[in-house]
Amino acid sequence: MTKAQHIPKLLQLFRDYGYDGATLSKISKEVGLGKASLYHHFPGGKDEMVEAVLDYLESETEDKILQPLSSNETVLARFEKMCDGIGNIFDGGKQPCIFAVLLMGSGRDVFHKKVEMLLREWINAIALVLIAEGLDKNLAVERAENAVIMIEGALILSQGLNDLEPFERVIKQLPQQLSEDLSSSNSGVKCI
Amino acid sequence: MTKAQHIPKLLQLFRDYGYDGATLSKISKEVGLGKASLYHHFPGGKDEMVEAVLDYLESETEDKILQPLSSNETVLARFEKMCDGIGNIFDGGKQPCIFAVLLMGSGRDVFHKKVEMLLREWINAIALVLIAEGLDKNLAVERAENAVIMIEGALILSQGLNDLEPFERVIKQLPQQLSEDLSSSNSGVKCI
DNA sequence: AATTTTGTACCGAACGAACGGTACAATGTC
DNA sequence: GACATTGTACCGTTCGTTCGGTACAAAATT
Repeated sequence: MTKAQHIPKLLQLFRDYGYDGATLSKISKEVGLGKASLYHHFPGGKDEMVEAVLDYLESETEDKILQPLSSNETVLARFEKMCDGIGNIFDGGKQPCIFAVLLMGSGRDVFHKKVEMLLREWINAIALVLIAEGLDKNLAVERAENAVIMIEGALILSQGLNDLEPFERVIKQLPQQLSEDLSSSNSGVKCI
Repeated sequence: MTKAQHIPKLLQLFRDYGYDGATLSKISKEVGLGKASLYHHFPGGKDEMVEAVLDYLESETEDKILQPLSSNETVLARFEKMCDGIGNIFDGGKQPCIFAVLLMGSGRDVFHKKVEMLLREWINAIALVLIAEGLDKNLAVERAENAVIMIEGALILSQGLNDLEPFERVIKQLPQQLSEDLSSSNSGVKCI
């Protein structure tokens, strides 16, 4: 077994139990390796496992979110593909966002820089599409931020209510809302 | 010192370190009581402390969010007051939402029922205002859910980006967005 | 071709530290 | 004197981490 094959399981563990809750015993049991073997693959311990998970998620994001945004289809189609990717990554709302998990745990400070970078990448990719369509830069960033806000908020609510409907609704409505009133100077950015 | 006086400090600890990260040693140090004293006040241990914090937050929510919604002012003014209360509770975006914290930690299942109840109370209170203004019930619930989604999402983003702007912007725009197009049959619920 | 060396993957056992929690006697308060 | 409150010292358990060492296959040397 190579190191990379264990990463999806690690991601699952951190999602399920949080940074502190995902103990080495649980990890060892779930991954099927002794603790010592885990330290062979990840000499830096738990923190290195999280780093690896974040790296994995960065490439997942690249493939399923950022790539679709820079295709040569219509704007609406591109946003729809992005939302498909988002639905895939979060398993239709069943899985929490690892960014939020890390921000809420005690490993907050350790991974904050990386989380911040990934969030900014995501926002920027959306904003770039809107800017290319003629939207004012500040408006574009604001709208892109709102998209991420809606996704993260919908995930929280779907977890909290134990109901996938809010998340499903948000990713269904998001593409149209993102594409609305493009290349007009309309400053009324509506959110509810 | 009475039990109630320690609860804000407990809230702060759980917000800062999460459920698992807020260890009894940290709590003991921060609250200024030995472990024995903590267990005198909270025989149920850590879980009872969280319960107490959630009860405290329930009454805070009642005072600063639910109450303002049922005053006899204009709808817009009521939503503005609610947003003031929200800004106050989350200290302008500096503090994470304890619901999200608990949902992301390993105490997830233990407190899920209570978190779900509090979220539903909140959504319901907003929806009731909209329904009283003539908005369709499903639309009202959807709009209320979106409000909570925006708040929770904005908190995540403000924490993640280390920038209060997203949260400040959201609570500033929210009252108008919630009041928009009331008592019309407009089904275009815009979110971005 | 046979043998040594190297490297990778893995494990059981143990480490000190910290965990959540408790027993109990001392202290304060009414 | 009764009772709530607290500090000290401790419990067993689990934490993240490390050690010493095995199995085995690929590579290098003879």
